[in-house]
Parts: sequence; structure tokens; C-alpha cells
Amino acid sequence: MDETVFDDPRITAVGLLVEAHAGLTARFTAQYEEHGVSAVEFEVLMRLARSPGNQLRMTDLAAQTSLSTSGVTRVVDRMERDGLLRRRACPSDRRSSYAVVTPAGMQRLDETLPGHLQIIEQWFTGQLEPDTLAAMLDGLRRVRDAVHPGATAGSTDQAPTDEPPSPC
Amino acid sequence: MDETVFDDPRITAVGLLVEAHAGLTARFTAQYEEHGVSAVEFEVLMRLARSPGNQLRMTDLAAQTSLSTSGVTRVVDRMERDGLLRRRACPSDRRSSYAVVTPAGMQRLDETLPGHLQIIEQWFTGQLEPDTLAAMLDGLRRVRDAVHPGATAGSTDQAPTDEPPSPC
DNA sequence: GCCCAACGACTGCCTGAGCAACTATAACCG
DNA sequence: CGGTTATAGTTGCTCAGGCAGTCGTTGGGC
Repeated sequence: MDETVFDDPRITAVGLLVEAHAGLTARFTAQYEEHGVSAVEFEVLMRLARSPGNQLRMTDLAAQTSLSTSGVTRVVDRMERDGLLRRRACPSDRRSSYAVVTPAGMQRLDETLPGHLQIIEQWFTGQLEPDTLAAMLDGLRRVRDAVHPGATAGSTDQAPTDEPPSPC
Repeated sequence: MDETVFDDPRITAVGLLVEAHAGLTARFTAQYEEHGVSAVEFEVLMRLARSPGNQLRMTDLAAQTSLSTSGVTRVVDRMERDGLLRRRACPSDRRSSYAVVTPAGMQRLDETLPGHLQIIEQWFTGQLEPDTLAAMLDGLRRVRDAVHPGATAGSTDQAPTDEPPSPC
């Protein structure tokens, strides 16, 4: 084993990305906990809240998150139990059901979001001068576009919206 | 809920970071599987292989990875069962034990690493011109240094090495 | 209209990981 | 020294999440 590979700039580059991500994620998680939501629950609330009618079919929700459909079933179970979401039958397709954010869910999101934005500002965007930040985001965007894992992609930016308008 | 928050540049910035990370991670995972290691196992092999004697105490290994000590116990259990690692008692402190990479473990790492580097090149570093990449890494480094989650930090770059020289 | 393939959601089973409790050892301190 | 405290590692319990299988529903081909 050639010891020099550990200082390979490629390894270092990935290390930086992973550590920056891990560090931010840890900060986020700590703040989520203050408001009684997990990271996935926060993501679910965000995706639903930005969708028309504050709702999404289970499958679509799975496609927009890091979860499988069975994972979505369970997260929605928990969040429904906690009153943040409810299921709604799709009138035009009896196989489908929607997850809809309840008023309590929206309120929870309202409570959580400002602190979340502040943490981003404090530890991420605010750490860099505007042009450095822009350069970095440009790089990230190009990497993101390259690896675009299909479903998860287009998530936080505009969704591709290439799906046909909601049938319900 | 003010709908415009979803287009907040801070949300977008985090989204890019998260998606780039997720996309790369997915590529890595797929390649690891070709060689029969998981992401954590690969990380463990890397950390050990770059450590003096190809070994680390369990606690130190936990500090350098994303795992708790109990998580390390179990990963090492699995990898020892698979012949990639073995435990070695610490002669000077009977509470401690080392995880040592076996020849088979080093070989596995040798098999996996080239493909790993190639994937980094293909999907990450090679996607950007050198100066763009440098700018991005500069930004990442500053974010990483800011959020530095203590233990996990200093991982892929030089470890801070502020720990006293190994007592064994 | 009928059948069969595709689809959406859910469930059983399993794995991986964290927390807290526990044991053994070490270190400190009177 | 003897007792208290801290540390290293392991284990029991729990939970989140994925995969594969199931059930009901839909839609297309004939």
C-alpha cells in the first residue's frame, strides 16, 4: 500500500465535502430537536409545504426525499400520530393517498424554519464573502448536476416539474 | 406561511450541498458494494490504514469516524468475522484493545481504492476547472473549520495530532 | 367486458446504529 | 495502601429504514 494515497488531493476534497456536510447536519439536527422534529420529518414538512395544497402523494413524497416508499409510509405514520400530517384519500385513484400538512404541522414548520435559516447563515453562507460563496455554489451546482441521482435531484431548487399536473 | 421562504438563497445553498453530497455518496456506495464493503467499513479501513501500525484503539477509531463506541464495537465485530481486521490487546492498558488491519483487509482496500479515486475524479474534481475547484474547496474548508464537529474533524486532512504519542 | 400486467400503499422481517447500563481496569488522592 | 472516580469496551434494548412480498386498484389489449 502506497502511503501517499492518503494525501491524494481527491481524498482531501471529498473529506472536506463530507465534513462540511456532517458538521452542518449536526447543527441542523440539534436545532430540529429543539422543536421536536427529526431531520426527515423536517424535510417532509418542507416538501409538502411547498407543494400545491400542502400535500403530495406518498409515492411522490418518496421520490422527493431520501426515503423509500415504505420509509415514507412509516414517517407519515409517526407524523400523523403526532398530528403534523394527515392522510387524505385520492378521489380519482383509490390506490393513492395524499399526505397533507395539518395546521399544527404548518405551525411547527413556522416555528422551526427561522432558526434553521439562521443556522445556515451563521455556519454556512455567512462564513464566506458573497463572491466566494457564489463560486462555491457554482461548483456544487455543477457537481450536483453531474451526479444528479434522478429522484432526489431538483429538490431544493425548482423541482423539474416535468411530472404532469396533479390528476387530483 | 410565506411561500417565498422556499426560494430563500440559503435554502438553495444547503440544498446544493446536500444533493451533491448525496449524489456522490450514492456513487461511492455502489462502488463499495462491488468490493463487498460498506461505506463505514471503507472508512474504517482508511482510518486504520493511514494510522501508524495500521491500527487504532477502539475509542480513537470511534472519534475519527461517524460512529459511537458501540457502533465501532459492532463494525469491528463484523470486519473481524470477515477477516479484514483483528483485535489486539493493548499491553500497557488492559482496558484498551486495538483494531488492526489484516493483510486481507489491506488487500481489500487496495482493490477498492483505485476505483474510489476514479469516481471522485469522474464526478467531483474532474467536473470543475482547477481554479473553480480550488475556490470551492476553499469555501468548503472554511465552512468545515467553522462547524468543525470536534471529533470528526481533522479527519481526512492531517489529523490535528494533538493527542499524545501512542502509549503502546 | 375480461384478463393480465403495472402501480400505490402497506406489512413482515432483517440489519445497522445509538443510548444507557454494566464490567473490568486504571488513575488519582487522602 | 484503600477507596473513589474516570475510562475502555461490550451488551441489551429500542428504533429507523430498506427489501421483498402482499393486497387492492387501475388500465391496456383483445
